[in-house]
Amino acid sequence: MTDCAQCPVRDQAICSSLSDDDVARLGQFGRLQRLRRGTVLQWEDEESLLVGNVIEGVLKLSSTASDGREQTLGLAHQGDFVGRPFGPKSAHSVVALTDAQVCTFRRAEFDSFARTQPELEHDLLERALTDLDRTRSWLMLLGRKTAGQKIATFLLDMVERARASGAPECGPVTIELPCGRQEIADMLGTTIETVSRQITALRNRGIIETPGTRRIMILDREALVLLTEAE
Amino acid sequence: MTDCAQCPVRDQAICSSLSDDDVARLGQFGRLQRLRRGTVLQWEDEESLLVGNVIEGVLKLSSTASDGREQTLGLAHQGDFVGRPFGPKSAHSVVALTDAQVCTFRRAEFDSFARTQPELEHDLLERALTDLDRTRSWLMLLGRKTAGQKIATFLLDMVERARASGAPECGPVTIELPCGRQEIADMLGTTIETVSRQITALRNRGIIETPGTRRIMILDREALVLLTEAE
DNA sequence: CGGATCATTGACTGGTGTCAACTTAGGTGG
DNA sequence: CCACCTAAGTTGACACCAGTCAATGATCCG
Repeated sequence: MTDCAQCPVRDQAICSSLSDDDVARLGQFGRLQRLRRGTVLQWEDEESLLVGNVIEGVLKLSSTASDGREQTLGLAHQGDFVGRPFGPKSAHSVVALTDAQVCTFRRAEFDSFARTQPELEHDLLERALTDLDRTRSWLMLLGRKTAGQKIATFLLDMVERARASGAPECGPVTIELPCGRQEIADMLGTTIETVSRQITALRNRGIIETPGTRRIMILDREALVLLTEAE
Repeated sequence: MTDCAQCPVRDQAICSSLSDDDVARLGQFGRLQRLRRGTVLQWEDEESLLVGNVIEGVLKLSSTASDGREQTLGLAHQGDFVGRPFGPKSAHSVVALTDAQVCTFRRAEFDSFARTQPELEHDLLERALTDLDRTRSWLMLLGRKTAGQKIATFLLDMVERARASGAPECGPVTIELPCGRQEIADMLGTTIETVSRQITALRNRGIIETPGTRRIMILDREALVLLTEAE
């Protein structure tokens, strides 16, 4: 049981489609969980038992091949919904990329509640469609782009996210990476060495600066955009 | 205006979540369209104006890079829903892979109708979630699998689809490919030559036989499964 | 039968992955 | 406060998978 009225994502998560009364009902079987970086919320191929909202931090969805190579399937930020409602099992793991807080529900309970709330289901639908669009562009990235294009696209995505949080429209921006090189490689379907080399190449060409290992200053956005398109 | 009562996908498409009356209402602004192989129903980045059901044939969703390389993002078969409701624009093209028939709606009209039908929206949600799961496994395929693993996975997918249509559980199966080598390459994020070489390699190893260019007999499923896992 | 399209095969190349050494950063304890 | 230790990142050498270019072979239709 959680105090939803004070929840930082009350107006951002799926809860925003519910009245105060309904949020209170949903909150009755919600559970606030703090996750340490690296904690696994849901294992790949395990029966899907939990769904929930990300309150703070970043989670990643990932899948691991039999040979151990990992592919990140998506990220979930503040306000995002994670888990697979209305289905018996989840096809991927959910892992905390940073320390995080989530508000979880048992899937069965959430499902039956959701079925009584058309507005909530509509919100879930919109989110699923958006995720689908995003995931599909990622297909393009993984299937057809070169290492250089992947990195450029990734950086511009980060810039976009920073812009959404108030960074300037143009001119140099400094972005804080939510993860290390290995995680970037896992997202882009490449290796840590290739990521490192590509970043070095961009620095040498004066397109970016790297004041810290997880901090990148974008000096020339236009050049990055060109790099996403062709070599 | 279409006669929905006689529609072959009345109980398969999203319409299955509607009463006869409501289907009739929806049908009033539906339009039956025959598509020649190759016809583009929706251009990439164009304003999303249409959504619809696939009645017959196969459509593909695809995206083209600036250098012309294409990536197939998904297929839509009989009974599947295509298009992007509740959003201003579509991020990808929809093209008829075979001759096809679709039942289309103007997006704006469909959207407002759907908002009055919770069952319909729930169905759309389930479909979107399933698509999302499928698309995410495809990420794994594109990001982390070798050419050999890609082909093996593709063939097993085809076998699975054949099985769903009544093919035997085990033993040799002959599958009819819905497309040529180039299309396969576009799905798997590789080239026509690589597809061709991999298929030849499988034939040489006695795992498959190719009685026709679009027909493949699977002799040893177990071997294919092993190939998807490791080299 | 003939032309067009599609598939196969070969030779070659280049981009990335792999393996390994080295450097840097960050945190802990003396 | 510095020294050390570990984890993370960088760089280099090399190999190999898969892409490219090009020629040949099959198949489909008119």
